[in-house]
Amino acid sequence: MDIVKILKSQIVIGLPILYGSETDSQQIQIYKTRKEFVGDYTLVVFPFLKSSKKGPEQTAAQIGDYLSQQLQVIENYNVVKGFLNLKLTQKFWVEFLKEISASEQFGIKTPGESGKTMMVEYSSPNTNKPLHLGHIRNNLLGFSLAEILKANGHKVVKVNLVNDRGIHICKSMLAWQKWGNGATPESTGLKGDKLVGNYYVAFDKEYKKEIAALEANGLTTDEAKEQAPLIQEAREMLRQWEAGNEEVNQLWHTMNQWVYAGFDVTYRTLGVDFDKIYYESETYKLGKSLVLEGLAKGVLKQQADGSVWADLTEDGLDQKILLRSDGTSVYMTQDLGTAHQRFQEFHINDLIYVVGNEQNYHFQALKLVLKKLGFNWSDHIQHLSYGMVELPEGKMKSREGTVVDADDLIAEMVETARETSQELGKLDGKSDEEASEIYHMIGLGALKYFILKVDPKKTMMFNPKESIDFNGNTGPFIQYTHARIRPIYRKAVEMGIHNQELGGNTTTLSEKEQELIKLLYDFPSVVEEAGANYSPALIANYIFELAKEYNQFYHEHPILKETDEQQRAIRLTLSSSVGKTLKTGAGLLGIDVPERI
RNA sequence: GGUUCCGUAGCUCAGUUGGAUAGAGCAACAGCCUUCUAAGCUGUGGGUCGCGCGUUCGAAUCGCGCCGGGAUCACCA
Repeated sequence: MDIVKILKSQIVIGLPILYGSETDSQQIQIYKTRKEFVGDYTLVVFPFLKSSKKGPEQTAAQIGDYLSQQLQVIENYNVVKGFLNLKLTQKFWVEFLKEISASEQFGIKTPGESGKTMMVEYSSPNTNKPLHLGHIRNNLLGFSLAEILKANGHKVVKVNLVNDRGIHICKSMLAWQKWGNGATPESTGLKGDKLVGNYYVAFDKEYKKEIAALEANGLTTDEAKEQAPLIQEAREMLRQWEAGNEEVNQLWHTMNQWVYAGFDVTYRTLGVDFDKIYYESETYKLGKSLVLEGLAKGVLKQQADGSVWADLTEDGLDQKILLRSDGTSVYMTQDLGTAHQRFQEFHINDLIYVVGNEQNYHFQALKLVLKKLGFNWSDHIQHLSYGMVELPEGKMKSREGTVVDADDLIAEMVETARETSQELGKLDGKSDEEASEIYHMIGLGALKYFILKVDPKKTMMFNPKESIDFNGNTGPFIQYTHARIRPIYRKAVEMGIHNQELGGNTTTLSEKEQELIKLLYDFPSVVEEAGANYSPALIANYIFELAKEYNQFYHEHPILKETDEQQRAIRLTLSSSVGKTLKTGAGLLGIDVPERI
C-alpha cells in the first residue's frame, strides 16, 4: 500500500476530528520532501488554515501530532512555515527494501491483470521510401507504450497499418519502369526500401523539371503541377491498379515485397514488432458501408454531385468529406472502417494511434464522425500525438533528401559505440561476437534513450553534426550503471553472502541510502503515470535519476568491502534492487542492458 | 484568418492536479583512478522561466492580452 495514500486517508479522517470540517482529498497535497529539508514526505497545510482558524505553524504541528499518534511509521515531524515534513522510521524503509528484493517483478503488473485489452497502432509507413528519423520516433514510442501498458496490467495488441497503395507508390513504380532498367535489390545490392525510395526521389526530380518547363510556357504553378505528363501518367497507373490491371499489379506486388524485406531489417534492428499487420490495399474499402448507413440514418449529408459529408461545424471543425462524388473512399473512410472492425474483432477497450501531431485534426474528426454514427466506443479512441523531429535547418523532407535515414543513423550509433568502447579499453578479452552484441546494445540504447527521454508531444531537435552523447543523461549511462552493479552481485553469490537477512535495527541508513530507497519506492507510481499519460519520457527521466543517485552512492560507500555485515547486506540488497529496477525501466523503453561493459 | 501545440541556462531537455532558494545533461574551467567498472564522481561559472496585466497567502505552472515559432483547416494519406 502506497504510503502517500495512507497519509491522505488519515488526514481525511483526522481533519474533521481536529477542526470539525470535511475535506475533500483533492485539497490534500503531499509530495516528497525537498532535499534541503529534513523529512520524507511533506504536507502543505495552507489549504486547511480556513478551517483550523490558526496560523500555519500551529496547524501543521497539530496535524503532525495527530498523524504521529495514528501512524507508527512516522518517526517524527518538523514544521517549516506552512509545510509539515514527516519523517518515516528506518524500519519502514528497510521492510520495503525486503519487499523489493523478494518480488520477482518489482513495479510491474502482469498483462491481463487489469482485465483490459489495448490496441496500439504504430509505425504505419508508406511503402514508397525508406524509414527515417521521424519513423524511428514513432516506432520507439509505439513499442515503448505497448510495454508500459503491459506493465500496467493490460493486454496489448500491437498493429501496423501499412500504406501500400496510392499515388505515391505509383510514382516510384513509374520511375522504376522508365529509368530502372530492371534493377532489383539483388542486382544493385541495395536494400529494397532504399532502391524503391531512389525512384521516388527520381520521379520528383523529373516532375519538378516538367513543372518548371510548363511554367516557362506561361502556366501557373497549380496548372503546371496538374498538367505535367509525369503526374498524369502516375494517375493513370493508379487507375490501372484500381481496375486490377495485371501488369501494374504485378509490378506493385514486386516492389512492395522489396520494401517489406527492407523494413523488416530495420524493424528487427530496432527491436520492434507487431502482432498483426494490416495492408491498406486490403482495408481501403472498409468503412463505405458505415458511411452509407449514416447517410440512411440522416446523420451524414449528400451533396448534389453525390459526395458524402459529415458536418462537424458544431464541434468547431469543418465539413469533412467521407465519400468522393464518384463514390470512392478517402483516408477517413478507411479509418472509420478499420476502427469499427478492430473493436468488433478484438473486443478491445482502447485503441491508441501513435501518429504525429500533424494529424491531430484527422483524429479529432475521426472520433466525432464515429460518434455521429452512433458508436459510443469512439470515446475509447486515443491519439498519442507526438511532435516532429526537426533538424537545425527545419523539417525533414523525403523528396528533398533532407532526411536522416534510419538505417544509417543506427549504423552510426553502433559504430560510435564500438569506437568509444575500444578507446576506453572496455571489453578487452571478450570474443568478437560478444563484443559486437554489446556495441549494438549500447549504440541502440543511446539512440532510443535520446528519443524517448523527450516528452512525446514536444517537437524535438536533432543535430546530425553533433553526435548523440554517450555520457551524462544518456542510454549508455543507464547501461553502464547496470553493468557496474551486476559484478557486485555475482561476487556476492560467490562469497555466499547474497541473500543474508536484513535486520535493519542495528544499523543507521546514510542519507544516500535512504534517498535511493525512496526513489525505488516511487517506481511503481512512475510506471502508472507513464501508462496514464502515454509517456515513456517519465520512465526515462526516472531511471536516469535512479542511476545518478546510485552512482553517487557507489562512490561514497563500500559494498562488498563493508565490514559490518548488516550494513553490507543492506547495501547489497539496495544495489541489486537498483540494478533490477534499471533493467525493468530500460526494458519499458525497449532498451537492453548489458551484464558487463 | 479559424483551430491547436509550443517558448525555461550558450545548446539539448526536466520541472506544469499552483507550494519552500527553478533543476539535469552537454559544452567551458578546476579536481578525483595502487581500493567493488572513471561511459563514473566532486566543484566553479551560467536564468527577466518570451513580454505585460490579473487571480491567489503563494504563479514557470491558472486566466486574459500581446510577441515569436510549429502544425492543421484537400474529392492527398
